[in-house]
Amino acid sequence: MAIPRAARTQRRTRIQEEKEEQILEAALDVFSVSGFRGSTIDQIAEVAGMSKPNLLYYFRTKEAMHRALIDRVLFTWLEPLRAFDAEGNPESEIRSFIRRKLEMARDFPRESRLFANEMLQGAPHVEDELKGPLKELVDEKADVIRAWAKAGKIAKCDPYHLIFSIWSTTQHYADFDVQVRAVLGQDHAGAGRFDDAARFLEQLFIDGLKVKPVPGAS
Amino acid sequence: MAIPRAARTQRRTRIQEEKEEQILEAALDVFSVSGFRGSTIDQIAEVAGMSKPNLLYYFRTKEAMHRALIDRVLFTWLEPLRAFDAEGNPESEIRSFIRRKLEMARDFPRESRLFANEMLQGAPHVEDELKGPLKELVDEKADVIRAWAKAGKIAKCDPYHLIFSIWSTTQHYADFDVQVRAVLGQDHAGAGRFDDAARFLEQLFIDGLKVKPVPGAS
DNA sequence: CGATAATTTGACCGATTGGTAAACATTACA
DNA sequence: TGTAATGTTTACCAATCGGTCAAATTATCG
Repeated sequence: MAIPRAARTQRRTRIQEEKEEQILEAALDVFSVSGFRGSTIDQIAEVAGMSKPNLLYYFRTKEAMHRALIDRVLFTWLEPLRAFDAEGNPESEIRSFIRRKLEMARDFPRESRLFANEMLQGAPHVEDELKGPLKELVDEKADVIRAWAKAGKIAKCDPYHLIFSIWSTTQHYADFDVQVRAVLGQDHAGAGRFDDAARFLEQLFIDGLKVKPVPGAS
Repeated sequence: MAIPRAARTQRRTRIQEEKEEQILEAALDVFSVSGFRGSTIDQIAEVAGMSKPNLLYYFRTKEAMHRALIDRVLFTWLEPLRAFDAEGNPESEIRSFIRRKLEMARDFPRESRLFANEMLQGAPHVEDELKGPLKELVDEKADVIRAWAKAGKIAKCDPYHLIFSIWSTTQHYADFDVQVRAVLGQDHAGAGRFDDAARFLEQLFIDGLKVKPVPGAS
């Protein structure tokens, strides 16, 4: 007799680890493109190469699968912001934040789209995480940025909107990849577009945040 | 006997205009949140306040509804970029481009999300429009920006990634509205967040694109 | 090996999906 | 006003949806 998943409090077997990994990988494929409502268990089962009841043996509902996927991905996804260091040099910190986020957009576009889909739908499954851990992390980093501005290391600016703008510009290359490719055309849409983007964004943010000479000051 | 929609080549009646308007309005509500796959005709029918077969009298398939909606919205959505004027002053042109896009994010968030959803899913229904009219428009405006840079009116930069970055930062406030609100918290998430965003983005892009003194030059 | 627990599957369920058929209601217009 | 065209609805369809069940298969371990 199969033990219902909910009762499995003990150590997970090798098979469990492998299969759950396999399922979440397939789920990422599907959910990241079609969102929660637009995705079906059958699709995920087919991508995962196993039968639908077999999926449901590991995750009892579609929602449980989605939840597990979000939980697993959220931590990694916030890594670049978490790496933001108050002790470091503002310019190089911002630079490497941009670089890291762009690398994620390049290497983990599905993860980015998963969240984008979730946000578009009003974050029905992650609103708590947004208002809790995410907000706290952003608040913390906003303080860092504010302190830099106060110390005259960067221009005065709203730290929240600065973070938003770095998030949006970098994630754009994952979430709107089709559009970026279409607009750049075949000749410029190669792998180099991430390097071009990095160059542009670093220039924009570094120069845009340089301290401006106060008119009238010596 | 009802004439099938496809055969309706003549002028549209008043009722047709009203009902199609009503349907597309409801469709925008639904599609913009759930995407194409995640939306159902029943949902749209309920929002529109009419029966499902009645919807299908005006739009024979779910796809036809979606297509009509995209067509109608695409033109308006590109207005800010189209308004970009080569003759104008670079600084004020960029400023008003940002402002216009932010106003669209504030006043027409559903339209923004509709496109975002479509992009996330790989633009299966609009790839032609992207590679055609959109690319041409962006190419044209990119030339303008490049000319400005060449004339020394703004800093040298990749015009495509500049446009991408303005698109992404502004649309962020529509597409990721939940996240923005959650992070800003109740106190700062009021209507003022668009003004704050405008201030920040204008500062960022204007200062970031100021011509830099060439080291070594007189 | 044997037996017990863990895993996998085909068949199936009721609900929902996109869409149809045809009867019914309303409108436009001669 | 009459009537033909237009508009609307109820009832329905096959396919697909999320999910269950019990039987069959496989892994684990003494």
